[in-house]
Amino acid sequence: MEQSETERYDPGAVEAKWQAAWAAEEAFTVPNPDPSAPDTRPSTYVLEMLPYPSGELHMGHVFNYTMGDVLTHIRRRQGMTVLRPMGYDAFGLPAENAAIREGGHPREITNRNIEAIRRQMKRMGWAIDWSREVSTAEPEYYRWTQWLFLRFFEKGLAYRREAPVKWCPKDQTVLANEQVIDGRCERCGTEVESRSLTQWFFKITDYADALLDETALLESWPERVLTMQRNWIGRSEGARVVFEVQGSGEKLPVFTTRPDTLFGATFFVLAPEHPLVTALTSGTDHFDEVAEYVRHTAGRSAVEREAKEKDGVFTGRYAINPVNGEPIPIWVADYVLMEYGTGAIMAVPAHDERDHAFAERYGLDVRQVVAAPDGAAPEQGAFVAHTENEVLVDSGEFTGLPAPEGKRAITAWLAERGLGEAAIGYRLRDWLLSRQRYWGCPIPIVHCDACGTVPVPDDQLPVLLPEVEDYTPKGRSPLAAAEDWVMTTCPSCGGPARRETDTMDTFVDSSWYFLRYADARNDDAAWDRQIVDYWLPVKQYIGGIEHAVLHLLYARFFTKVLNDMELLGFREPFSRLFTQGMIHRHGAKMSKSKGNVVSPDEAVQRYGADALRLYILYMGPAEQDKEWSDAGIEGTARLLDRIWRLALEVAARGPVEAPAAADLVRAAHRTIDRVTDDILRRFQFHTPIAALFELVNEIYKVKDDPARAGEVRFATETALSLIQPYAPHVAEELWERLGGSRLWEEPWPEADPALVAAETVEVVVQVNGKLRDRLHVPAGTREDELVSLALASERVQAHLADGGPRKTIVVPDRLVNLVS
RNA sequence: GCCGGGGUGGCGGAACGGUAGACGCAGCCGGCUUAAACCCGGCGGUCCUGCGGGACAUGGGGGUUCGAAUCCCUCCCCCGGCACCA
Repeated sequence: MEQSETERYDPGAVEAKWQAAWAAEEAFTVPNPDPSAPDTRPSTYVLEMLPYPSGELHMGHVFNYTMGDVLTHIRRRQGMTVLRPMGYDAFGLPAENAAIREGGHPREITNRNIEAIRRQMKRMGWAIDWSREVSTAEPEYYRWTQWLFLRFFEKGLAYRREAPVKWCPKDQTVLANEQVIDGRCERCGTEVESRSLTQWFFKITDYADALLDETALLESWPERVLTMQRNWIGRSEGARVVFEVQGSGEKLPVFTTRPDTLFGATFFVLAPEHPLVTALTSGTDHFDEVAEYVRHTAGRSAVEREAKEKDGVFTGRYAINPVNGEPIPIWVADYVLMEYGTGAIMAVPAHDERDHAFAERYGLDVRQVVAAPDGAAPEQGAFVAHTENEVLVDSGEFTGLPAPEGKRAITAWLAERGLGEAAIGYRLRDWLLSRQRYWGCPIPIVHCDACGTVPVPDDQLPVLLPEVEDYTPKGRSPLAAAEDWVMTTCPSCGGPARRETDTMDTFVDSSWYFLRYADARNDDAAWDRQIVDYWLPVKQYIGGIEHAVLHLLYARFFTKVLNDMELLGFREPFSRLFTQGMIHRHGAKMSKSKGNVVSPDEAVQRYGADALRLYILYMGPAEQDKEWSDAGIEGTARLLDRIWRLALEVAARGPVEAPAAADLVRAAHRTIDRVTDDILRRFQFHTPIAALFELVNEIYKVKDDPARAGEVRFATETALSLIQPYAPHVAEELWERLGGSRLWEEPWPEADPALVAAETVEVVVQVNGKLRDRLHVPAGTREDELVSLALASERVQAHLADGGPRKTIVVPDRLVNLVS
């Protein structure tokens, strides 16, 4: 067919036409279950992490949401009702910083960004239920964030206390531990400082074990995410051992994972922040030196503390080792951290590298108390690494016990005498949720001189974010400047009171948004439990790996708490999780500062949304980082162009029946099988596209043969049906031109197993595992026949030793291996 | 240091113990065209070759197996997480 006669493929026009049709029909809106008319169709919930509306969508979003879109279309066409919502994580620092920089209200900036993103999403043609859209910064949403906070507060799971916290001097706010990366602020990269402040916390540590153990309830989460969460929670089993200060009898408990090395403790170390440091030294000769060390240490950042050689000072006091009554010197050193364990340690320099380094520097005793079973004599004073099957030595009545038994025996011995007990340490800290910034959800609390900390009653929610003149962070919340708003009456006694002026971490907002989607327009409650239990847990969650210990840990914590409150009927929010790789270009993550960003708008403008959707998923395995290629997208654009021209030719010829088992009919069934299996069983999105390339290539080889018009039509229709989840606009257009309608509701094709199997197969003949010949035989040829055909081959005979094969291995329809 | 994930042509990658390199990009050859682009068809691991074919190839070494990119051991390298956590 001549090029000039063919109507050209114009992605812009085709895409606009079908986007308008889907919007007019509300094609992807799903109603909530109606108890009087139960829907018998199975339901599923496909969810992608909601975008932060910072400016516009980037390729990572396109990747994420297109993957979810493919699943949504296939599940819908398989007859399921699919909840596939979208919203905006709309509070947060970038909008507020932009307001400070450029003027304007953070709300205006945020809403402008939301509009831009929504327009881009619609331009991509994603099958979203827009009736459930939420923005976490709207009062209709954050009212319920506040309501949830109050439920946590009632249970003692949200509390206020003074504690050492991480402070970002640039953003002028405290940060959660999860938001500090290598001692720096996750947002701006500034080195964080330590401050002691009164702040709000969520008691996530109460759920440390549940967060670890209940991963067993998860159907499919990536190993790397589970590992990161496990590392983050950092559970370690050991013992609490109580030392006493010689002379005064004050108790100094320590946490150790190695109670078996207790006889090797030769000194004792307190963190400089330890509350007993002053009491132990006051009035002694050591007071000035210790006080000077503590002062000096306070000026060091966490990064500095770790980088330097270990140092410390002797207090002049001694602690009594409970197992042998031996006094050991008490030191103060900043390699011991106040935040972990009890802020004090027993030092066992023979078996701990840090203690060993410290002992070497200050000439302290090193005493070996565990040894390899062969009993090789160690060097005096040396560090002895952990080995297998080690046994206790020089440990009083416990000498000779294998180390694990020694651990148990010594812990039991201490417990009997009230000198210690088995204990578990966690790295996880409570979640610091308050922020000294404007653009966040107000904490619904009132401070009253008479009544103390008083929750705002539910019927007074939402506590609206007040208007202020100046958003600039000054170390206290900008909300404090709204005097009229701050001054209020105490809900308890009616007297004058002041509102809490801190706002919540935005990760609080996103810890429950997936629940709100299920019942997004409910004005009477955060959600209706029946409806939420109908849709959740999320059957497939998709998002970036960067949230492995932030959002994904917090959302799990929220779900468990809400389940304990009987507000939900499940304990894990996301049954299956998929974490996608990042999109790189020129070898680095796409970023504005590197100037290597390709905007989705550019690509859509040039090649159309369908070509971009195909290419972004064709680049490689979804879980790996991928390299964007400007030329690569032309390949998928070409594929769509080929399909376009093919379908118009087929349409022009009119309907023709396909012969039942023609070659292309078989090829089409094989493709159905591959595409469906790859996506649904293997969660692989790129190989189905390769299969579609192959099918189209095969059709092209014979499309001009009039005798094969029937099978060409069948294979073309199948290709359109299979490519629809990836390229829904062009597939829909061509489906219509072939006389069909509403492909997005057409049942997903099923492969006929009889047609998937090939009629003739190529059987490989190997001699001693090396390929020597190929046989083309009917499928199902008997084994003995395959062997005699193989033996008859000259090429095989040339490699076969005299006397024929010693052994033959036959894999039917695949291979014959002759072993000589 | 501990934990997790990787290492296959010029590039992205495929191969679910059984034909290594599917498919795409780039490249090369031919057709179409006045010409170019588009489009259509074809060729692409390395080395040797008597042009029939042969040898070697999936980070290195070893093993299991009739058969290993795939499973096991070991070493090297890359990416990510945790880390003065007692």
